[in-house]
Amino acid sequence: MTKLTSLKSEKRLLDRRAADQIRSHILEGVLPAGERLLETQLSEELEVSRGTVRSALAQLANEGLVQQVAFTRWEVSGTSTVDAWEIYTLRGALEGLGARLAAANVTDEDGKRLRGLADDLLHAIREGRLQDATGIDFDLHTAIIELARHRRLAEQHRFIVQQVRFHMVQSGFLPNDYEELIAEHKALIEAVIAGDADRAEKLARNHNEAEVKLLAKLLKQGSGVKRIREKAS
Amino acid sequence: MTKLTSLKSEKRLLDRRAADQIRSHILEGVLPAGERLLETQLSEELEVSRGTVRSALAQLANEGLVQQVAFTRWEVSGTSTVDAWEIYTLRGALEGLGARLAAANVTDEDGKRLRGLADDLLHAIREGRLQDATGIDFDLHTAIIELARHRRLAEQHRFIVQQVRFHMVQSGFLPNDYEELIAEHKALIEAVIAGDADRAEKLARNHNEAEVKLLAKLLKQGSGVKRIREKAS
DNA sequence: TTTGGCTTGATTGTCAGCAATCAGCAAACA
DNA sequence: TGTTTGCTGATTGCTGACAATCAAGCCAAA
Repeated sequence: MTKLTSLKSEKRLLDRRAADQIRSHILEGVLPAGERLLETQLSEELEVSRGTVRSALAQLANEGLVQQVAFTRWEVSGTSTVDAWEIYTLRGALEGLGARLAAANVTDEDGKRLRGLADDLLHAIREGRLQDATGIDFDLHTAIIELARHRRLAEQHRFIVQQVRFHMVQSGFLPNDYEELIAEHKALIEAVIAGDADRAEKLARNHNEAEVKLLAKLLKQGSGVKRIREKAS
Repeated sequence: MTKLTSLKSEKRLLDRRAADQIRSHILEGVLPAGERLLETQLSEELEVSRGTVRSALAQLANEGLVQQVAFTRWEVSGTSTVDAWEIYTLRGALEGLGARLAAANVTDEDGKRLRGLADDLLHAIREGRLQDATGIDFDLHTAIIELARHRRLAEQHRFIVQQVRFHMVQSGFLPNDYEELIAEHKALIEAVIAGDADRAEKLARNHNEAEVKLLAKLLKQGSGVKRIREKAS
């Protein structure tokens, strides 16, 4: 476990920076789901007061990464099948709206940028740098959302993507058909660039459809509480 | 012996209750947009410490009702035309998803409940109780969202609806055709009850369309930056 | 008159300590 | 042996005091 380092040097607000550190530890899987978080221990490691840690934890709770049991404990959120279904369905709706709006705003320069990212993604996959690939994948989706010029949407999307990443870390989930992934991204980007709002929205929503259907099926089988574990390399 | 009910609701945490009070003051228009909020003053009025007030304000900031300027001030959020556009477009996407999912889950009992609410709405409007009518309107939409059985969606929807109400209070906005409002609700409810997911989603999204178009037009005219109201003596 | 730095009062950010609450254990009891 | 009850250590909730930061006004120099 990489040690949490002191915050006493930088400039942003202390509680934000504390949240940043804890958040990245969670997203990297250093702090696994269900792990108990002690305010006192965190405040010692981060060299800030307990109040500041509490504020940081409250922020992370709003992002869905930690949960609070009043008077009792904080813990890293677990992601059940139900949670995953919620996350992916919400993601579909948000990215659908984002793609629709992006298609109305896109400029030539934006188009070049998107195609550049798609190229990066292609190369990362071809060269087997799958870690990079998932990063670029998220960047690509975020880039489209930014084109929507919609502050609230961007913020919600950031939280949802965070939870998707968290869920992937926990479940070891990876895409199982990279060729299709590339094709889907390509189609989505071109629809956005072409300004075809309806098609862009539809593609953005379908992008999740496979996962959503799988999850819904698992739920119907009654394994709702169980965690997913399905590795596909 | 009458059944004992859980105390967990009574024993709510102090900062939550502080947030509740401030929130309702904002939503009722007692605290207008742009109004500065002083931690010290609030802590005296609510008879809690400043730390508790800070926690409450942080929650309200997450809900979009107040804004923080670091080291300087808290203030009630103003709702510009851009903000309104963001709120209504997001609402459309969320309620679209909600209606789609609701259509898949709805039972006969749910259907009765929805029709009951629609009846209440009808009577409130016919009898000129417009205040009640808007309340029932929101309840109706929330009832549909609940049918989606989607925790994250429900939470996001709560926040968005709150912001819609806030914007209505600020701008003095009221529906301008109550007959059409009734018809739209009726159609939406029946689509949900019929289990027609596509149609339910479409109707839920169109429900906002008029406002969104109006706002988009205003934005193109360049009046986007203007705030509804700032500064109080 | 304008501009730039300085002072100051007000306000927010952070901290350390006390109070309230809880989970778990062990003794008492049936 | 199983259940209840009271205790205790640990942890979170809340508070009051102190530190850091800012805007706003003042004043002198250009």
